[in-house]
Amino acid sequence: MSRNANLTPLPGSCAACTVRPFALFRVIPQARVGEIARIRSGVRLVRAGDAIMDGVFTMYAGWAFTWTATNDGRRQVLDFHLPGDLVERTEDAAEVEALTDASFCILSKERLCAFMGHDPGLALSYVEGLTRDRARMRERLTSLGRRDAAGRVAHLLLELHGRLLRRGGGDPRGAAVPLKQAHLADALGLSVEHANRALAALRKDGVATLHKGRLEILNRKALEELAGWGGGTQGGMLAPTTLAG
Amino acid sequence: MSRNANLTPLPGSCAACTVRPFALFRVIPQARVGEIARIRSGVRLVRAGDAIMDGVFTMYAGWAFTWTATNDGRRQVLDFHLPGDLVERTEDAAEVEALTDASFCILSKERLCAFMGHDPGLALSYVEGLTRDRARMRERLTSLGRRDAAGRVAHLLLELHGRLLRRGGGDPRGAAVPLKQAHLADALGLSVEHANRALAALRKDGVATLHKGRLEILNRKALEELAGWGGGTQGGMLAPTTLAG
DNA sequence: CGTTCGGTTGATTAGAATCAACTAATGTGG
DNA sequence: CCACATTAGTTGATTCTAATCAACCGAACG
Repeated sequence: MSRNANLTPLPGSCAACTVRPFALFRVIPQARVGEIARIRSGVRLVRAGDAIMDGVFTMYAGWAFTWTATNDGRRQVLDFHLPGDLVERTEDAAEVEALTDASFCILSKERLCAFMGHDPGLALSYVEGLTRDRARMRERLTSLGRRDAAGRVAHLLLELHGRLLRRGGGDPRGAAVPLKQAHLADALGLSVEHANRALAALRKDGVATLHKGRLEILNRKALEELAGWGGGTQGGMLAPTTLAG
Repeated sequence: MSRNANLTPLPGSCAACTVRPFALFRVIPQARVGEIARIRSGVRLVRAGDAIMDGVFTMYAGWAFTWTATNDGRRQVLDFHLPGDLVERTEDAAEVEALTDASFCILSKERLCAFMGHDPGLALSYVEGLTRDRARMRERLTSLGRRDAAGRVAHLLLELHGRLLRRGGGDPRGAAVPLKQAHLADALGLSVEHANRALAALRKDGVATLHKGRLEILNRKALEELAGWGGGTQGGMLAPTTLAG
């Protein structure tokens, strides 16, 4: 297999961008898409496992994740980034890494700020994203604080499934989820072995499976039950729109 | 003691507001403070334990916290709100409750949005707050995922101490921290008994004490060691300023 | 002056980490 | 194309951390 087999190039123009309807710039009407060209400062294709050093970018294809190392050398995965997500790599402790081969569109922080300064709609879109991020972190906090291993796994699978569905990926019965068990474990505060056992239990009970990069939901009711799924939509205070979550 | 003994009234004008330097409106120069009067839609004084139903408000005095109930009736505390913090009570599952007697300034969501639409600086200030919230949630996620009980307690105490210091409360050796052990436990995903034992260990080892609403830091080095304290400042991508965190 | 709430302590149990193999894929170079 | 190496997933045994259960104490309060 060629070294670049899975690298998905980006379209040259934002007008043709397939993830824009789910991304920061969704609020820019098609007629004005030309104006955002100056904000883009480049594109990048990276391989699974590569560290991403760019400051602000929009995922185009593939998955990435943000993580941080603890003092004793273990890893906490803080969030997963899907196509359309705006990602900021800040200077602090957190690292960003490509989970699969991935491509993304790098933005100029400066010009983005400037543009938001005279386009409140774009600023609101940015705020929406942050609000949703916070809501997701809160959900995860509840998982790590009060759910057992099976519940945590179930909840994360439902979260990812929902996010994928909202951007047109997968279907009600499953979706492409390229996570390794180690990612699950590190996101959920579990050991790999225990994450494995939780997953095995879901499989044995005919609730869901995660195999070869594919999530299959066999019994949604049971999965939601395990997860203590609130079903909650997470709309931001300043977010009347109902786009990608 | 009178029923209203601890209720701190707000000043009539934003110009005299003692928490504004740490709050959303810090970016409005003193000369233009008059303009934000229209955004305020009222003030409220509440007693410890009261549920807060207002949508968007700035804490003026006292503490509050946001929490959510799990299916099995337990509680997860998602965040603590200190004077100067902007708090949004969204429709979803999360509740906001006064932790002490508290007073705050209610904002009109609509007029706030409108104002931010023509004042990018205010929008940025709002974004800064959200970014910091997210960073704090990520820190906490790391605690719940990868730190043991003592580490979680130590980390939260340091976080709160830092936030208080930055808004002029307390001193390097301690601060007023009105948390009950149950709040600690519910924020950190521990049972009350276990939170108690962790606190007892800190006390026994001369690291820190939390007693009668007061945090005393006896050995900061040791506390940071336990917490795996990264020390990291958490500046937002769009946040060049270095105000309250 | 009894009640309640917050805090403390001990005994027991349960859930998850750790340690230790081992198997199944995936991938690579000869 | 095969042999070997590496990564991902699986399983069992053991240890440990934290939850649960059960009292009990002390201070604040009404």
